[in-house]
Amino acid sequence: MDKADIVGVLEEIAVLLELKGENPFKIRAYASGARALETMEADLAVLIAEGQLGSMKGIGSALVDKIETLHASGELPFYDKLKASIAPGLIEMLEIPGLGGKKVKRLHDALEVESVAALKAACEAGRVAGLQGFGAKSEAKILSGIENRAAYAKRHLWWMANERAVPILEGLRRLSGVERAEVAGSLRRLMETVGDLDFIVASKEPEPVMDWFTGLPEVREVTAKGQTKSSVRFESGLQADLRVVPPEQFAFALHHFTGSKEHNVAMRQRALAAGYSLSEWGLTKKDEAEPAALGISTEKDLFAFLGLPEIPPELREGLGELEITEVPSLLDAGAIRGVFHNHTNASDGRATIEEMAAAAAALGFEYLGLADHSKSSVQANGLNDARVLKMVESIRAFNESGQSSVHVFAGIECDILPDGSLDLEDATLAALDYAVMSVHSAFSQPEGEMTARVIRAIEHPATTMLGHPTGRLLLRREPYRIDLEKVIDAAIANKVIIEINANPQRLDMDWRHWRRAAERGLVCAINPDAHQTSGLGYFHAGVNIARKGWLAPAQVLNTRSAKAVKEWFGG
DNA sequence: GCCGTTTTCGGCCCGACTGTTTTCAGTCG
Repeated sequence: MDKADIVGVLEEIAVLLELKGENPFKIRAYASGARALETMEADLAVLIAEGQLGSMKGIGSALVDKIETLHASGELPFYDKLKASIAPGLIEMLEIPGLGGKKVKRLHDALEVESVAALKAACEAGRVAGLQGFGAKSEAKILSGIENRAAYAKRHLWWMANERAVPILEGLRRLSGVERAEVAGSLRRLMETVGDLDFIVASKEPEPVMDWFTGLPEVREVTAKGQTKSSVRFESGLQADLRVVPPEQFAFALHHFTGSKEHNVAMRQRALAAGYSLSEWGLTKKDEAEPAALGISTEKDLFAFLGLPEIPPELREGLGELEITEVPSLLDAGAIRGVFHNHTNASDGRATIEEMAAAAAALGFEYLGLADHSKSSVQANGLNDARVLKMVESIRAFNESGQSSVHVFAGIECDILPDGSLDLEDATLAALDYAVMSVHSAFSQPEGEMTARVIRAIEHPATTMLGHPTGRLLLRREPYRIDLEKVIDAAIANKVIIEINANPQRLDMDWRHWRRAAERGLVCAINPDAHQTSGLGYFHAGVNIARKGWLAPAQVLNTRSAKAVKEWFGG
């Protein structure tokens, strides 16, 4: 069994133990063990062979046994027995807001409900309201939670969530008495998807701020409203939380609610080592009741107090960011001089060469790469060899006309056929400035076949870049099965760039791979995959992912001058 | 179940809010 599957089993064990009413710390141990395994950089097989698995923080002797058993045999009797003892419907019940492990267990023990449908029937029959610890409101809340389960459980693309959040943030900042306002949570950490919106406000008068927020026209339901916190739900099912704190606590609250949970745990441990307990309220000295007055008014002050540089929010994932000694140089949107993977109306885009170049100029770009589909992408009106050569001519003519300050690079998004060969003649590919190779068919190949297919394409001398290496569509389609480590190795060996496809629903290759890959020499290109002029703006989403992957400007082709890009392309 | 410069037991991050209670447990982040 591979690492990802083992992580899944450990996570599931944690959930099952919760439903069993197990010791919460034991539950956490499985969850954090899963996390440690998921984020470790070493090869699992090597670590096991060397007997080093137990040296990982968060993995003790019990987990070593279980992970090794799963790795060797793919089975674990402990897990099988545990799973068999719990009805799958109980796990589903955890998705209902307000129900956690203990309540689900009580419902199951008292009413013998083993499915969401049975729970719904029990609520409708009024059997839940009569239970110890439950009442009429709980019953109604469970029913509404079941009704809206799908919408509530849904995550949302960062791009869409941000579009919803920006006007609310601006509205909060305009309110009188609001000294500061920021978004927090996964939105601020630039995660590819977000579960809800978090707003943090500094004000001495919380009430009018709460009232404004819960009174927003798009609010469908107010799920909580208190002294410092309100929660609302929008029509789309998206939830938003607002916290209003006194100005002197703003930095602590902002840091706390930005997270991630793992980052906060690490920060608290660091604070404890310095003799302080860290919370969203402040730093409290050991044995004292109130937070100490330390003159901390910004996150930068807080980090400095703990001997750290100001760690950018997008790096706060508990992945070693507390080990840095200075703020890393991260890619900035202002350093982007152009983008490479975009379509025109020659294939399935909507705009002409001229219109795309004008949009690139409006963004301040020096150059623009056009890469229409090749002929196998029939659904996208892909170009055959003759049409590609004609397109090259059109682009050359455009450049020579001098009508634009933007230099257009003539490229292609060439299909990688199921056997790893390419969709165009070598002579055609040679006529182009560069080529992005992408998989658009036979997604369900076994991992070995897909990996060999993509590596064969990477090894072709015409290949400049690999497009969306896993083919995932966030929240819609799983990545295809591929061994990315081998693909990355091949890309580095062949001096092939891997793109960050910046379309908000792709963001592929995933940020989790970039830090290590780039350290090993992989070069990145940020490719908006624009199909119309407005799509060029997606490059911002790509920059976000590059930052989240710790990429410095020098590791990203888009920061180079047109001349340097030409040299990279070999022309 | 994990961990240890307080080291093999006894902690483990912690506070707001809700709904149920009549002082608190459970959920959530």
